[in-house]
Amino acid sequence: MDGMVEENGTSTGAGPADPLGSASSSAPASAPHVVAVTSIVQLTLPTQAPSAQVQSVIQPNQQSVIQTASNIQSVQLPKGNVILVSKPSSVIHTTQGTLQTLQIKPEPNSLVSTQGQSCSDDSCSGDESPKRKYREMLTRRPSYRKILNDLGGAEIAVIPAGALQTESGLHTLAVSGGGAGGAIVQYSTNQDEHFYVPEDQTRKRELRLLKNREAARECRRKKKEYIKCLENRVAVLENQNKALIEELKSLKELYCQQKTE
DNA sequence: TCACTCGAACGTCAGGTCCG
DNA sequence: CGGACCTGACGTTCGAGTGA
Repeated sequence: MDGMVEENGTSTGAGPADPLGSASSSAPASAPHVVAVTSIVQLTLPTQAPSAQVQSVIQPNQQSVIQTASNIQSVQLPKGNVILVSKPSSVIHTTQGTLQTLQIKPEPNSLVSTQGQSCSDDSCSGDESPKRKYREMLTRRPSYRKILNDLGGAEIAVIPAGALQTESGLHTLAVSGGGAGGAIVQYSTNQDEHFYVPEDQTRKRELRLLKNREAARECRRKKKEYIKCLENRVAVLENQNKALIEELKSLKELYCQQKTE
């Protein structure tokens, strides 16, 4: 349990907020400005901490915890509420029977409902649609490389530096000519079979691979962030649970005392 | 020092989803 | 419907740790 949610994907270097911290303490001077107007709750994070790390555990119809690196703020959320967060790319977890993750859109004053419509990632564990169940049941077929290896038919050639290698066993062997439009790239699936691909197609492919590479990186970053958020959420909920158990215990004792008097 | 294991990060593919 | 984007799966690489 080391980190908090990294808002905007940036690590602040500031000390992580204590997820088990003083949830009942009064908000400090740098507390988020909270405005509750009927069904809209606006959270404005302190400007002193432009990259404040935020974790929120929000429960409908209960006192909910908005947690940042610098403070903790309790918010009463009425049913059907809308959360307005001034910080872009914020991630908020709510509990409404099931976990929901909300990705606030980058535009300022984005409106996000906590009722699940805006759920943006796989954290919506409550989504039990048949489509999703079916998707989860799907298993991926083996890669082309594995299939080829199983068949024992295609050797993976030694690829020269800079050449492309794909799982289908296609290799860029040579680029002839440097002029626009005229260049041709030769591909081969094995030593006996060759075909040609125009350079613009290879450019498109390289661009696609580049974008996908960056997308994969971003996806992993978000996944790590989400896992951290879940871990923090576990800690916060465990703390809440402990506090509730203690409260129940003391109330029981108080009740017994009054009863014996 | 070397071989080995393990985990993290990465690149790519494939399939799903979203949106104009 | 097609293209862009997202993400699970798979294979690879690399560095750290460990035991012989």
